[in-house]
Parts: sequence; C-alpha cells; structure tokens
Amino acid sequence: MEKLRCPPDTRTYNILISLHAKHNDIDMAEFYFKRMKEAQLEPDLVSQAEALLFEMDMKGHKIDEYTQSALTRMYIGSGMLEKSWLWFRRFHLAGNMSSECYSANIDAYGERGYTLEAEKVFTCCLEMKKLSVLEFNVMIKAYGLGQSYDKASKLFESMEAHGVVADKCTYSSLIQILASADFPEKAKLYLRKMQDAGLVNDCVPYCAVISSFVKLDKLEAAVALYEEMLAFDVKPDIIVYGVLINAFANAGSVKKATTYVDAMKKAGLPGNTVIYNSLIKLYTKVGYLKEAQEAYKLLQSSDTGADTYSSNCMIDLYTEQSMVEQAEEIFESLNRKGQANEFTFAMMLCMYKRLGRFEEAIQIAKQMKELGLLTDLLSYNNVLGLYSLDGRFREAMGTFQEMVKAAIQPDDFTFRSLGIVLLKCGISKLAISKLEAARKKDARSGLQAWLLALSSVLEIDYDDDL
DNA sequence: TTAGGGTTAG
Repeated sequence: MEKLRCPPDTRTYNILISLHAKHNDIDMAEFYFKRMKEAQLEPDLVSQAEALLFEMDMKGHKIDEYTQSALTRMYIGSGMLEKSWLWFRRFHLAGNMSSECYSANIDAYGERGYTLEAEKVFTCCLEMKKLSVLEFNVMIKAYGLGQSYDKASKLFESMEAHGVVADKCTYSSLIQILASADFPEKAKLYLRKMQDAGLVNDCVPYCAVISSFVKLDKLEAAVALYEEMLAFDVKPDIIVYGVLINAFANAGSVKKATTYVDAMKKAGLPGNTVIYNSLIKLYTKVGYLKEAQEAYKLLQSSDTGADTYSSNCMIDLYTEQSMVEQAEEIFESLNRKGQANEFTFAMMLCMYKRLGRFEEAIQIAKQMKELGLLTDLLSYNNVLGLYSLDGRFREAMGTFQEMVKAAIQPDDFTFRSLGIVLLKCGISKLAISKLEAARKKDARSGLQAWLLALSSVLEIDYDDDL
C-alpha cells in the first residue's frame, strides 16, 4: 500500500490489529497499534471500542450483555449493521440475555429506522418465550418510527395472547404514534382503553389526541375529548389550554378562545408567551386593538418580555389601523434590541408603501439588503414592487438579478412588477405578453428572455451565465 | 438503557 502511495488509514490498521489479535499474536497487534499512532492516525470511536474489547479479552474479562447492547448501538450508529448483528447473535445463542438487553437491542435498531432488524430481534425473543412488556414497548416504538402504524396496533392487540399486560408506557407510545400520524380517532380508542385500565394520571395523552384533532381542523372532536377528559377528573394544564386557545385563535373566534383563557386563569395558571402570542394573533386577525395592546403589555412586563413574533403582530395591527407612530415605536425598539427580523422590515416597508411614503419605504428596503434580511420570495416581491412603483428601474433590475443569483424562484407577482418596468420604459404590451408566454412555455429560457429584455432596455451589461 | 402534548406572520 505504501509503495502504491495509498497509505493505510485507521480502518486498515484496525483490520490488521484485530486480525493479529484473533490469532493471539499480541506483539504484532501492538506493533500495528504503535504504527497507527506514529502515523498520527487517531483511532475512531469504533476502533477505540474494539481496542478496549481486545484489552478486556486479553485480561480475561468477560463481556456482559449490557456491554453487548452498547456495542449494538455503536455498530448501528457507524453503519456497521452486519457486525452489530453478529454480536447480537452471539449473546442470543449463548442464552444469557435479559429482557432489558433484548429490548435495548430492539430499540437500538428501531431508533435508527431499522425496523426489520428490530423485528428480527423481537422474533428471537418470541422464540425464547421470554417476552416482557419491555420488548413490546420498544417494538411498538420501532413500528412508529418506521411508520408501520397498523403493525404497531396489531402488536398491541397481540399482547394479551402472549400473557403480557400493557403498561402506561405501552399506551402512551401507541397513542402518541397514532396521534402524530394524523389518526386521532384510532388514538382515541386506545386512550379510552388506557383510561379504563386506570393508567391515565395526567393530561398528556389527552393533549396528544386533542392536538391531533386540532391539526386536522376537527375542533368539535377536540372539544368533545377535552370535555371527556374533564369528566374523568383529569386536570388540564397550560399546554392543553394553549392548544385550544390557539385553535380558536386561528378560527378567529374570540368568544371561545376567551372561555379557555378564563378557565386557565380560574385554575390558577398564569399565561405564558405561547398563550399571549396566540391571543395577539387572534386580536390582530379580528382587529381588536385594545385587547391586543393589553395582551402585548402583559407580555412586555413578563420575565421574558415580548418576542419578535408578537411585536410583528402588533406592527401589523398598527399598520392596518394606520397608527404609524406606534408601529415605528415597536420597530425602533426591536432594532435597538437587535431583534428585528425579515418580517419586521417587510411589514414596515409595506406600511410606508401603502401610505405612499416611498422615501421611507426605500430606506427600509436598503437596510434589509444591508442586514441580509432579504431572503424570502415575498420580501423580494415587496422590494421589487416598490422599486418599479417608484420608477427606480435599475434598482428593480438589480434586485431581480440578486434573486436569480440566490436561486429564489420568481412568481407571477415578480414578473408583474418587472412588466411595469418594461412598460414604463416604452416596451409595448404585445412584446411583454410575448415574454410572459415564453416564460410560461419554458421557465429557464423565458427567464433568460426577461433578463435580456430588461438589460437592453435599461442599458445594463448583463452576464448571461445567470 | 422503553413514552409522551402547544405558538411563527407579510
């Protein structure tokens, strides 16, 4: 290898070391270990572990099943699946594995998405007739990660036949898996079984299913389950309230959101940022200025203070109400704290543009570029629209070129602004509609045509590498 | 080395 200028690497040395070790030639193994060190090759994690194993072996220490489980995880983590399997087999055949170790192996495969291998370990366990609830739990988790939802449910159903009783963890896992996979109805069935088994002692599994219903916009089902939870005397916490408040905030229903805020307060739970952000979002949506201001004030006086999201909502609201000074005040305060983001700037830009205050709008656009806050298609379109409206055609073209360079896919709004630029530069409507047709026919060559038309009309050199 | 819930806009 050295002659061929293909110097050995860590793996090469590792193979040589373990080969000699296998043949009990410790001197040679040590020789290669030293050579490896001399070559300034740091053994990787696997090599280090293998060296350790070798040392243990030499000293006559037995490797126990806990070490084996750790080895499985390590080999799987390094993509050495076959080796992980060899170690598992060795211990499985020796028959000295515990339930903890079988489940640790199942979980090691399952966590990395190797559902088939996890299944194989589970089957080995089944053959040994040593199944406990642990193996079922980790296998259900593995099916969840592998998106085999039916298999997860079926495995649960088979537990009884194996004489194994589902525990809190079994139910929680399955409910969580089904809820987050958008099967709230199925999750609800297991939740009821869990309740009947007397295994529910907090609202977490209810919350998982409630939020799954909310995600699918089934608010009635979500509320019904919430009521069912109350009937079982399971106490809601701040997160459940947050889910429901946000659901009704999105639906624009102040009355219902308020019901849950009141219930939350009555339960002695203080609101947090998540809750107040939902409320500000809601009040902005329905134009409730006073209520939004109150919620914002509460946030400001809280420990964490108002965040960028809620401040942006307020800017949005003030813009709608043409309360420029108030919007500016929030904008400046965000800027002072270095918390203004792309949304903040874009909303200020829109506000000034809407009021016809182009000078100020353009200042915002310039700052956006300088601060690197121009990244989104919508922001680009806002800036581009402003430049074309204000007759700043070269800036419009520059912005468009930047967009193309940044691989931001332009849309119909982008080309509408660019069409205005061409029109104001004396290009006929017919020519513009031809450019539009070219773009619709073939995006790539159509884009080139637009760039060419714009650069020639604006007398800009343009590099068609773009 | 078994399981779990919420917010993000123009």
